[in-house]
Amino acid sequence: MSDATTTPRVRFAPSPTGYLHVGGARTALFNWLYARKYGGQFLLRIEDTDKARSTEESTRAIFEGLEWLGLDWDEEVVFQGANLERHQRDARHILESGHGYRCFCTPAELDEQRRAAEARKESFKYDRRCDRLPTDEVARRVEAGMPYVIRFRVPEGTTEWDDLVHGTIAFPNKDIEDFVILRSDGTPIYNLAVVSDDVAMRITLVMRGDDHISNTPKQILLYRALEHEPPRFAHVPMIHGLDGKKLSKRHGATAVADYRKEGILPGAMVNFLALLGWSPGGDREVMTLHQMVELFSTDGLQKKAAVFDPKKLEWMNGQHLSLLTAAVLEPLVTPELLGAKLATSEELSRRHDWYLALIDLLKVRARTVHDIVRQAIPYFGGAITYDPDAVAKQWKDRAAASDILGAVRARLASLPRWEAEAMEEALRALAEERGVAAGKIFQPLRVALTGMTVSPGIFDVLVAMGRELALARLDDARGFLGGENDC
RNA sequence: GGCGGUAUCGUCUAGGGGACUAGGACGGAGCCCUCUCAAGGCUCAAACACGGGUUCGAAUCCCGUUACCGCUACCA
Repeated sequence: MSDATTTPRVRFAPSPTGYLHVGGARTALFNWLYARKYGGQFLLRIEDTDKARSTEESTRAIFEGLEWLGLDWDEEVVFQGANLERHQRDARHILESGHGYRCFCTPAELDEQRRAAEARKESFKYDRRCDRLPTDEVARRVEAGMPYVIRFRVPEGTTEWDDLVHGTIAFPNKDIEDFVILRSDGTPIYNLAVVSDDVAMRITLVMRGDDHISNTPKQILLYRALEHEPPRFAHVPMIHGLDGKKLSKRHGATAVADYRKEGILPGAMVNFLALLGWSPGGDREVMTLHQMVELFSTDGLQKKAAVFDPKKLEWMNGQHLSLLTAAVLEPLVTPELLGAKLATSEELSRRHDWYLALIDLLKVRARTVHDIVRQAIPYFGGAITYDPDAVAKQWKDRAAASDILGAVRARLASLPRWEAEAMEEALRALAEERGVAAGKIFQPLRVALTGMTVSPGIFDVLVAMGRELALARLDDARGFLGGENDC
């Protein structure tokens, strides 16, 4: 299979039995990166052969998740369930070409054999009893309508392949049992369906989680029985939770949709995921999807399982947030801003330049989109609430605070123009006249304007807020301070 | 249990026989900047699982041990 003219064809083949998991997303990402890097095709196949567990909702979630991440696929989506006839034909072919045989053992009988083996402390492997049935007996049972599965007859020898991440992996065939390929109801078992579809889709490289390593020899055997050259294989490591166990619900958010909800940017998600099990070499960390395409290579794939660290994801998100322009961030921020009823879309479009400047002002100290929205509250007209800790700390002496805010208001109100430089000059002069550090004025002012002790530089806040709103907030603050005796 | 895989700071990783007093990043501690918080800059603590080889020389190659993970279905 070393035809250099063959364009690479890879695929992502999730089963639609839940949401798009971060592990699956990362497998999809690696495949996508590979296809884009080498000018090949990235195909999507939904493995919906388990009718009982597959749902349309999960299928939709997979599409949405991939789209959100920016991973587009080529060609029509393949639904495995639609290929039932080919799967059956392939099973038939294996049976008729002598690579398989009918097995009449019932699940109950098999169960019993398994238990017996366990009791003897032996490992269970199907004993091929049905392969020893005389042909006429088999014919009689088939004639009688006895249900049977088709099993693959594993040949002698060793099955090995050159894995792109692990190098040579070899399995002695004696350790592989004669596995079922077609159920008694005529539906295919996973390994058969996968091989049949990968052949039909002309997949050249199968890149998937390393929990599939032990399926690989079975699949290679099936390729041969079906008279097809196996593709190449690359088994990427698993993702674990902080406790070193396979990532699952009890580790918190595991669906990519969860992170979307938490205000994580797709670019950051994809960047973070890529670094879990892959490295471009050197110290490269923050990258765009486009840069990852250029840098991607299976050589950089890790063998070891990676632990998912949400802290680093957040940091990564902050990095991407700072890097993106307000114009790019706007479509992500706006829905949340509107959802929080901070502003109307008319207002945002009327003051569009101001709005973009506000996003630029806030994004630096935000780690998620939510942070931006939270910080944006004071700049819109609605009421703000004073953080009790901020009040206790910065407005400890209420009379003095009110007095300072009054003076600040007077100075600001008398400014001919609402500009940062003039404000700073005026307020620093005020501090000097009063013989206090500038912070003694800026901090109470910050609380008056934002309700919080944390915000961008105070003059940036004043400018972004605008004269009218800022002065009004000062009046509100003084009302609050003077209005009550104690609280 | 059987089979397979893996093993560098707490975490993600760089490293492919000498450049290693093992580098970067997250997280942690501290300092600087400073009107606060971030961002940014600087500093510190923190790792080659263990034991044997091979070699003049091993984090790097080989073999064992240990630990961890995966698979072991008429699931995918």
